Amino acid sequence: MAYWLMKSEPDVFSIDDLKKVKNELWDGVRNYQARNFMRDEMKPGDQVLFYHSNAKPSGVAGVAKIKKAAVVDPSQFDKKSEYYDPKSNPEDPRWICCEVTYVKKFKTFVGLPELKDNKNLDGMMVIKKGQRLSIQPLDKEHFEEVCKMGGVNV
DNA sequence: GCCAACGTTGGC
DNA sequence: GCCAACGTTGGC
Repeated sequence: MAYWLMKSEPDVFSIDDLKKVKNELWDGVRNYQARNFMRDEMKPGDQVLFYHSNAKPSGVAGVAKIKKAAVVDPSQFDKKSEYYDPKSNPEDPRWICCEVTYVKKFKTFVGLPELKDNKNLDGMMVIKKGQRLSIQPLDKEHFEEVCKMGGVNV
């Protein structure tokens, strides 16, 4: 079992939105590193910290899990989509995504400053300066520590 | 709104 | 293949 942190701007799609719809296709990711994680390393059942980025405040809002991994991203072939990629070949799709399922919203929102203050989270990717990757691998210990901070037992 | 960090593009 | 220019992310 692997652990991930996935970023979403809450103005666009928040943990509450995920709770409402239960499952969501994580399409529109146009970064090769993030794609490779979804294509090669994610497995159904993997656990996810749902991170609110570009938010007031930014931080971890809850827990989700992977429902399906390595799904061909349909938006790359949709001419009306803002994620349309004319250079992607349907015979060999360039962009791969995954589907996530709602698990739990944190009792206590865990803001970025609190993540940075917690010595047990040293080395966690999201607290490093300039870390823009929207899908990040996570240590089990870090996942569990953040859940504890959020008041949730997983 | 600013700007640092970093990914991508394209000229050469 | 290098690297400058440009675009985007995301914290503040």
